[in-house]
Amino acid sequence: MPELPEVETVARGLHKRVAGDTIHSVWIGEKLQPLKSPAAQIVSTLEGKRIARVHRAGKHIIVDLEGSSATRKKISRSRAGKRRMEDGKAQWIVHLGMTGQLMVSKPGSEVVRHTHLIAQLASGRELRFVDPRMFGKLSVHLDEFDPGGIEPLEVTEDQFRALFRGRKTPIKSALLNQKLLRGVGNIYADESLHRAGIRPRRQAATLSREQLHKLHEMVRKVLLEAIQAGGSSISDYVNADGEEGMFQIQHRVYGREGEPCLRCRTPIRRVVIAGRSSHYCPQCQK
DNA sequence: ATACCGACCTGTCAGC
DNA sequence: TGCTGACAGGTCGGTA
Repeated sequence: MPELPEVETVARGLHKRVAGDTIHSVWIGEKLQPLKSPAAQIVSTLEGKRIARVHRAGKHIIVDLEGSSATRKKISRSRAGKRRMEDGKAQWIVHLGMTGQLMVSKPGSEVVRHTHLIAQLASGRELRFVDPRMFGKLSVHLDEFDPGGIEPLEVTEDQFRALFRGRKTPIKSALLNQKLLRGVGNIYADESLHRAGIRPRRQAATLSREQLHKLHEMVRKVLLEAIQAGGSSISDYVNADGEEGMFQIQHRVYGREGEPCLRCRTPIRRVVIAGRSSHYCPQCQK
């Protein structure tokens, strides 16, 4: 579900609302699928921590945690030798998968089906993770989390060209490969390729310098416009406040099979590449 | 190493 | 009304 713009929107919303708050206690549901770290480890890492910052890397939400001031005082008073704990820094990583939601709720509000984690905050609010399909993943890390790949909003044109050099895979598949660029998913791959005038099946290595220049530009442009619009809501994506994004109305190919290309009126075609629906204009994209 | 393909899950919607 | 199949923003592991 959520690609870079949706995850960015959620992370920004969460940061604005819960940074500075402290996680009081954590409840985790029975279903174990969404956990990459053991439940007990997630609970013990989160509880008592202050949320310093919420940000994004690729499609991962990163919650920076640090020991609460109360804990800090207690530890430094009791044991000078255990100063490592004093820092108490950790990261809580949330991947939303296809249908995951991380949102701030009022404590009394109804706990919807498929709620897998509830973190009670000192302010009285709750941070909840809901995920019907359970493709999402939760984990905690004591060292800096690195998902690999390059941020598409930071990649230089030289780096971008190098990513695809010698790759025989379809450019669409390469754009979806998170080890190369992190954060581009099915919607934004299709939208970027349409704007760059490149067919999704084109072998990455055969793209001209000019086409790569254009693609680099369009990936960036599409992602920025989507962030501006608060992401794309197809069926169940909502931001941290439970609001839908608006970028779906600006989609030029994704989900528009059979409808006219907005540039040349040719019907948009849908094919399957690497198991994913891929939409393109047979006239505009070469 | 590289590249498809099914599997992982639940929910929704179109068609019969 | 209800059944069936296709499909859904993502990623992983097995297989060629």
